[in-house]
Amino acid sequence: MASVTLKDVAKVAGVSYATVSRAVSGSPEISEDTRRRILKLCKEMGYTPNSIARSMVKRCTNILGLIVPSLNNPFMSELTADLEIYARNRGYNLMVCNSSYDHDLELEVFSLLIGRQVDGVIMIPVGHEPYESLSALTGQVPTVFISENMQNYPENYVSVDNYRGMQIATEYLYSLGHREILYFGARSDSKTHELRLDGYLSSCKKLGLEPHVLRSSYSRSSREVGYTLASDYFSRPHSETAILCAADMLAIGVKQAAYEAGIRIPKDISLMGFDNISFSALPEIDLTTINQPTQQMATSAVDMLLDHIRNPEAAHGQLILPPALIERRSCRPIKS
Amino acid sequence: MASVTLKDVAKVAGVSYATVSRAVSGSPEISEDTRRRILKLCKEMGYTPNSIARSMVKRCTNILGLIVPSLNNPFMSELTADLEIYARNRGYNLMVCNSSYDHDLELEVFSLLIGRQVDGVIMIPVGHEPYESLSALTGQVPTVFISENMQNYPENYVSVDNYRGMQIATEYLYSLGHREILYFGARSDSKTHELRLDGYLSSCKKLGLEPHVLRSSYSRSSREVGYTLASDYFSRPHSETAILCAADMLAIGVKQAAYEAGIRIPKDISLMGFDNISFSALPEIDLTTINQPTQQMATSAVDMLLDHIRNPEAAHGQLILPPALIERRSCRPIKS
DNA sequence: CTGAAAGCGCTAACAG
DNA sequence: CTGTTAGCGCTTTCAG
Repeated sequence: MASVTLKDVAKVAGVSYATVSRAVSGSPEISEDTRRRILKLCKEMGYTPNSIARSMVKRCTNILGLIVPSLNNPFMSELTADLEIYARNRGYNLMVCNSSYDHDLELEVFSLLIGRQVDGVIMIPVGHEPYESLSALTGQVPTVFISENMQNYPENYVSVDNYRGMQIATEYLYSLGHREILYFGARSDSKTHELRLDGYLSSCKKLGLEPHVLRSSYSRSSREVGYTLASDYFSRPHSETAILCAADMLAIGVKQAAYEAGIRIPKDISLMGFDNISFSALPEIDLTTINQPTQQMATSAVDMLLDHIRNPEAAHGQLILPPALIERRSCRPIKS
Repeated sequence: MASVTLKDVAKVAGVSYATVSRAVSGSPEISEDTRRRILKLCKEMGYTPNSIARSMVKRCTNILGLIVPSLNNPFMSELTADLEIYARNRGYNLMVCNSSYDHDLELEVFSLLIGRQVDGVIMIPVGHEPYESLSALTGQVPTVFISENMQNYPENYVSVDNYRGMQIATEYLYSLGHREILYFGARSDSKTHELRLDGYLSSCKKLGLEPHVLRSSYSRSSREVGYTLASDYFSRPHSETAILCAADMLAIGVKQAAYEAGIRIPKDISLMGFDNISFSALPEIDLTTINQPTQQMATSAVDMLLDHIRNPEAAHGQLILPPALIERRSCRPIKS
């Protein structure tokens, strides 16, 4: 599979290979005639520019690294799709790595991507980072995080307003008449999740509610975790009339457990999520939730990253996007 | 972000940079002493090998291209995750591109990946290819397809046995007493889907059933398509007792339409899918379906691709994996 | 406008 | 075992 190079084309065209290079890369300092002639020849000979060689001299690859905990979570796979498409439209390809919710792996693939000479990396971090190790890496290549986990660190990030999102959720449930609201799946290993919990707590305080928090010791918010936690919860006495989940996938797991426990949603208990993954819109799921503007997060993250690649001295950017209530039918009003 | 190179290390170590190269790349022809000394120095100086430069001379990048129609379909995003993790364990990174179910884009990103000098590409093709254009590309780089779409072409592929899968599905519905089974969402733009339809038709013949086929003119099998087609179907008179969908996502769309039309599943009509995406296991979906062994497909595809990269002259490989019935509760027996 | 030549960071002969 | 050297394919001065 030996490929044809600039030199080959140059030989046939009877020009120096610098000229071919100029024709191909659209340099202005070349006559229209020769450009056309050479471009035609390139096509005939099946010449494909070798971007490795180009990267070598231009000292940039037009490749972005993406580190994502899991592609099995629709929120992340949808985000990944948006990131890839938008980045490609801006001339960048994505090298995707799963961190599998593992801090060590996260660092490992980050180093790997640096060795690959990616121009920048976008990372959805697992949670609270061993920040010293991470910052050694982010110091080497422009990085944008998608999440609020980096809130207290000098890093670029874009995120939905997690704190405000959970306030909206709590206020909504309150407005429906709920007074005992269980916050489900709180994680202390992630700033994002802390902020969500804090949003809930602050609303409780403001509304005069007693907070009820069910903590999770798992480092991911999957359906399985939601199911496990909820099965346990439903098996014991409980007084709450609504469950506010830290993520849609948790809520879907809760539904499953509720189903098996013979508890009907929203008849017996109301249920809310956070993320608004596409499956939450299914009539069988029909989950009231808080929307994360994934598409906007994707484009903003890429834009922010490219800005920093162009101007590495720029100040760190923080972009917090507004969440929105998506009202469906998993919550019902309570008569007081 | 100027990085430290072999030369820098060599200068400090007081050796030639070839020696450093040998130390780093684990060449045997170097004394343990100097290796240790140099490796230590590399770490101290924060040296990261530049894999671009390495690729340049080794004429291979250890990068695989992946072309996938969409990451919003859980079947594909789960497959992508499996591919990435397995490939990385074998020393390869994945450059992922969405073709967005678009033939032209498919070819475009393929060329792009070739320009990127990927060592191989894995592609989940959209459907019937303009094969002439595609083969010009697959001739340039080892390629493995995931799907049976390439069955009639000299290409590598791994796939589930789509034909047999639909036979199993049809036989299962028959065994439940169904005699009027609607095959839902047949597509003629994809060999994979033709085979599924043929599997259904062959079983109909064998079992003495009259085939009922609802064709789709869409080039993807999404929830939206299933919903649209089914809404139309339910609005008109129909006699079938079971709907056999060409894909789980279609079935999920059908459920949605059924729900809105007041048709209960499986009470009023039985429903089956194909793929066994993780969401089909949810109690609210609870879809009887045919399993595709995604993980095995992923590892096999990577293995097959790496074999061909190592030995490009090898014969084309075809691997057809067995499908399996996943019995859940979206189908019910009919009394005759 | 075009050609010649240097070099991006690294590997792989080839000598010593 | 270690150093020297010639490229990998391309861009980019610098001359002409």
